[in-house]
Amino acid sequence: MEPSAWIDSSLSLALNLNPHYHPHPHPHPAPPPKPQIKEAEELAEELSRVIGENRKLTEMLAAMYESYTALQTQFEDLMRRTSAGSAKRKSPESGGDGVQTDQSSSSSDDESNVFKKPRESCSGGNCGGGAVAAGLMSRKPSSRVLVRIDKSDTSLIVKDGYQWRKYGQKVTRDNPSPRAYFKCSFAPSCQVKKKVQRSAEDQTMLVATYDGEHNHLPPSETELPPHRSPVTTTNSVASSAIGSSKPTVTLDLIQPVEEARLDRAGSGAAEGQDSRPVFQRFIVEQMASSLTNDPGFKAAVAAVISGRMMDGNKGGMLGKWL
DNA sequence: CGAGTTTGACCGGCGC
DNA sequence: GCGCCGGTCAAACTCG
Ligand SMILES: [Zn+2]
Repeated sequence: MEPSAWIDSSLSLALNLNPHYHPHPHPHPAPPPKPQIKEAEELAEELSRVIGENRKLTEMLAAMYESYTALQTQFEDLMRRTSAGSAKRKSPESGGDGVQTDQSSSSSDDESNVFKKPRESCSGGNCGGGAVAAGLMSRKPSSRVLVRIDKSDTSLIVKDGYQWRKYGQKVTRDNPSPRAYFKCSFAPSCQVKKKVQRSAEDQTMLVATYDGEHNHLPPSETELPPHRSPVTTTNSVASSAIGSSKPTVTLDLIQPVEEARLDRAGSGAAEGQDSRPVFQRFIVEQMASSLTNDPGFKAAVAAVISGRMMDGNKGGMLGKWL
């Protein structure tokens, strides 16, 4: 019932826009004879080469990460199997910290409404034709990506270059923040899914779990119009505010993971699961970094080359596009 | 009017 | 077997 009052279109950061706006269709515009033009051409040439290289590296990294993830999954499974299994999540009890009231009575039970929705997934009767995607149950390609977002960003939107369709939202038990479920908009041809949820502690972090791989290019494509780049995704430095005219969401990969997690003293719960090797996270970050850098990096470099880095961005048409 | 979002119901796995 | 819980579906709703 709540109207979307607090949505507030503050996240109108348009990346590359005007897909059909080609000011320089040819590399030989032959404008005023300025030496900078030549330099720009050279840079553009090198840029394209670097882009190709980057792409290749990204693919390699993706493949490597996939293998690694599979291996790690097996390993974890094995570990879980062998371990006694006493390592549970934190006990339901907790002192002080704002924990969601677990036993808030369920409001309004089902009761009379016994309509019994015709929910048969296969109405024809002949179901289970085996066309249910690929089996491969042992394969579970999922990658976790950490994204830093703005504090006031209430929407769980992670800009990753693809377009997603939200299909669900749930509140999980050990996290007060809800979790959003997204599907790739190219479904069913592309069945990539992702889950986005705020970190339990640090609410400025979004944890996006990707499931599957896209079999298509992102809508942003590899091409990009020479425009500004509102997001600088250097995997090292926090992106400085661009226009500063508006608190645009400064997406930034969490690269140094030396989390300053302050373990709560006195909780006495067996954490157990915290013993993740550091290099694993390193790989995850590398993956995330390259994934996010791909469109962003190109945009940034192209913007720099084109010389028109920042200006009053007024687009805003595509809010969650990228 | 269509595409996308919201939101409660439904379903299956898992632990007790 | 029952209930919890994460994931998905789909009707209702909203927006352009
Ligand atoms: Zn896709």
